[in-house]
Parts: sequence; C-alpha cells; structure tokens
Amino acid sequence: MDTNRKRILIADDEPDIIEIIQYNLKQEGYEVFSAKDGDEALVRAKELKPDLVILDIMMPKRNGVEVCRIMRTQTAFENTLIIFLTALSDESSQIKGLDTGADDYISKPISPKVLVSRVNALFRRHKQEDNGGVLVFDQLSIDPQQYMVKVDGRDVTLAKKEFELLYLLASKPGRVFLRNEILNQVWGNDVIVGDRTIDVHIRKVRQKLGMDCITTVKGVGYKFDI
Amino acid sequence: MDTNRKRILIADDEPDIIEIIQYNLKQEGYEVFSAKDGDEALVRAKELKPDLVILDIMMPKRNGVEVCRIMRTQTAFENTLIIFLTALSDESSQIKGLDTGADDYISKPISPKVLVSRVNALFRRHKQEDNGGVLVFDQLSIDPQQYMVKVDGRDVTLAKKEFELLYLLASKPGRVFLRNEILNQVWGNDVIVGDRTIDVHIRKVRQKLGMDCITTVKGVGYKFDI
DNA sequence: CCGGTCTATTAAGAAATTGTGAACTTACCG
DNA sequence: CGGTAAGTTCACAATTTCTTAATAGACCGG
Repeated sequence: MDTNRKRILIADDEPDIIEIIQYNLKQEGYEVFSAKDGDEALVRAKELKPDLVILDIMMPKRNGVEVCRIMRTQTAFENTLIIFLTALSDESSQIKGLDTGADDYISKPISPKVLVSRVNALFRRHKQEDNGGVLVFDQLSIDPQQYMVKVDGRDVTLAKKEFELLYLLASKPGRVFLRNEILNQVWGNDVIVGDRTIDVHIRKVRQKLGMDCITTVKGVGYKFDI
Repeated sequence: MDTNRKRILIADDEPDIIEIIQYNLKQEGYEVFSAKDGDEALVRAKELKPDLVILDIMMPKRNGVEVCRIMRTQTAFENTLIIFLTALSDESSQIKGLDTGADDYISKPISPKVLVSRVNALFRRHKQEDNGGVLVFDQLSIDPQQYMVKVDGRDVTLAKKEFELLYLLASKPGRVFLRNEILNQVWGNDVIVGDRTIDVHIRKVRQKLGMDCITTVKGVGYKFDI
C-alpha cells in the first residue's frame, strides 16, 4: 500500500547525483522526489510532506544548511528526517550539519551501498522512537497494530469493539468521553445502537483486563485512569 | 568456540594505527588480526576468512584499492565487508575506494568512537541483508527465493498464493494484516476476488504447515504468531 | 425512606464473520 | 487432447461477536 511507503525528497543541483540516488532508493521501495535548489526544496517539502529530505550542502538559491534550519523551525517538519550531502569530509562541516538539526550526513562521492544502508538505518531508528501508536502504561500496553493488550506481561485478547473502545479511552487518559463521542468514534456516526450496548462492552473490557482502569462518570460518560 | 565472534583484519603500514584500531575493536569483542602491507593482507585474508577487512589506501606492495579490487573478484570474499582508511586530504582516493566496492570508509585521523560505531553499524546492516529475505523462526523457515518452507526440518511445498500469503504475514510477526492489505499485497490492488478466497488459502497454509501459527482476528484480519 | 435517574450485570438470541468441503474454472504441460 | 495442480467460488456449518431486554443495584435530593 502506498500509504506505507516512505517518501524521500532529494535536493541537489547536479542531475547526475539526483539520478543515482533516485535510482537506488527507488530500488529499495521508497517513493522519491527531487528538487534542484534550496527554494524548490522548501516548496516541494511543504506539498509532499516527505519522511526524509536529503539536502546537498552546496546548492543555488538557498544552501542545505539554510533549508534545514528553516524546516526545523516549522512544526510540520518536526518528524521529518534530514540527511546532508557534503563534499567536504572534514569534521567541522559534519558537526555544523548535525548542529543544525540534521539526522545524518553522507559524504560525496556517493556509494549506493552506503547511501541505502544509512537511509534504511535512519528509518529503522526513527521507527523505534515512534512505536506505531502503541500506548504504554505501567502495567498495561495497548498495541493497535496487533489488536493486542498486555496486562502485567500477560496477553489479553479483546474483540474488535472492545479493543477500539479501550484504545479510544486510553488514547487520552483522564479525559472523560461522552457516550455520544464513544458511539461516534467506535460505532460510527450513523450506526444506531442502544445506550446499554456501551455498558456491556465496558464491562467486558473491565472483566478481561482484570484491573480497574475505566472509571464511570455518572450522567456523562467514561474515562481511562491509571 | 569463537565461531560467533566476528573476525576483522586490519591492513596498514603504520603500527600506531594498527595498535589503536586493534585495541578498540578488541574491546568491542571482535577478533582482530593485522597485516602490514597489501600482499600480506591478501594472504592473511585467504587463510583467516575475516568478516571485515579494514584497508589503508596507502600501503606498500599493493595499495588498498588494489587489494579491494582483487578481493571483489573472488567469490570467497563476496560476503566480506571492506572499509577503507583514507587520509583527510585525499578526496580522489575516496572516489576510487567506493567505486571499487568498499562498504564504507573512515577518514584519518581516526576517532575510536567513529571507528567502533561504523564497524558495528556495518555488521548490523549486513546481518539484516545477508540472508536474502529468508525468514527464520524456531520450527519454521521461509525462503522466498526458492518458494520453500521448512517445518521442523521437513520440507513443505506451498503453491504461489499460499506462499505469498504466509510470507506476507510472517514478514511482520504479531502484526495484524487487514483483509484488504492482504488482498492488495498478495492479489494486487485491482484484482477482485471473493471474500472466502483468503480464508480458503489460509486454511491450506495452516493445513500444510501442520502447525498453528496463523491467528484469526475476527472482524480485522489475520496475523502470524509463533 | 422514596422515587427518579442512571449504571451494572446477566443471559439469550441476532448478526456478523470465519471455517469447510465440494464443485467449478483456469492454466499449464507433455 | 487429457491429466494435473492451482485458484476461485459457493452453500452451509461453526464460531464469535454484538445487541438487546430484563432485572438488579447504585446514587441523589427531598
């Protein structure tokens, strides 16, 4: 599915470099785009929302360091990875780059192997930080990718609605969800079910978890508390 | 035995450099050997079969680039990693080095930290890429190159769709794949098949494997668990 | 304590989803 | 052309999940 494919934007003024990078990253299954100078890089980054931007340090209009600095001031790019391409292998420019907020640098001339494995490594690392929506609490973790809940290390299997209900509540601990909100989020705006249905599901979740983390707020709704 | 420890061969004509590299890599638990020129490097590489060779570009007898090129022509070294040591100033040699098939290079003067993390990173990456996508679990291995599956040492032949289905699920153990995802990945975005088709294939896989590693998540999809 | 309002619990059956065996279609190969 | 295997579909069985309805319990102000 294309929503899973990572997008990479390359900014460099040398078409040959773009070509070689583009080819190798496409081979790896990435979706790759390019820009030929700093200004274009910023424009395309805004429209494409890439996961990774590879910036040549030396570019017309705006150089890579400037582009990086600008991107880092914008929240839209707070999760965007940045790699610098540098012709200078000297440490001072490397340090400068990483200071500005880049995540890695690659020295020219480019080795496809190095490029690809650095890029892969960066995504791997980054993925570990963004754990795919898993909610973690002291004795409880909720993994939406696996539709799986762990309580004190013990696996608990919830049915679809039960899981979605728990996940909704746990996504904002402490916040009270109105019964209507719950209906809309878990059942859908148009589905009509009786009020007791929620109660029954809440009960099953409480039962299966074997711990008291869902609090009833009388006349209002439910909240997750831990 | 030391079969698990990675072997590293260093070739450099400066004893000081060898010393510093050797010390730091041994600290990391690697088994480290050395050679003082290009010829000796080739000889020792043949007898030691190291996992990684660190070559100084400037060496007597044969320089690093030559050694690398020779090694790359021999199948015995096709999985051997190569790192070049280059002097900072010497950019053109970097070009040659990466062209010749090296996997990374490190500039002198050497920073122990950089050295160690580059070496570790290289092994880390290589480990993940070296087995051609074969998935290995305790009682089960799945080889996509041969469309072959082994269960407890016994060969199991799966049909194309069956195999692709299993491989998809097993590629991310624990993760639930939605029926739609499965359809897109295994059948293709545009192919339209009935709902029961997936079930039937799942059943055949379960049947043939004779073990319970595919879990149904009702209303959601299937996942591989072991 | 009482009536009113809301939630908890339970069991039953309705609804949805998946499993299964058999039949059918298609593709391939000698 | 016939035989074999893969892939698909269908009808129905089996199972799980969801919903409801009925009843019991909790809470609150008067």
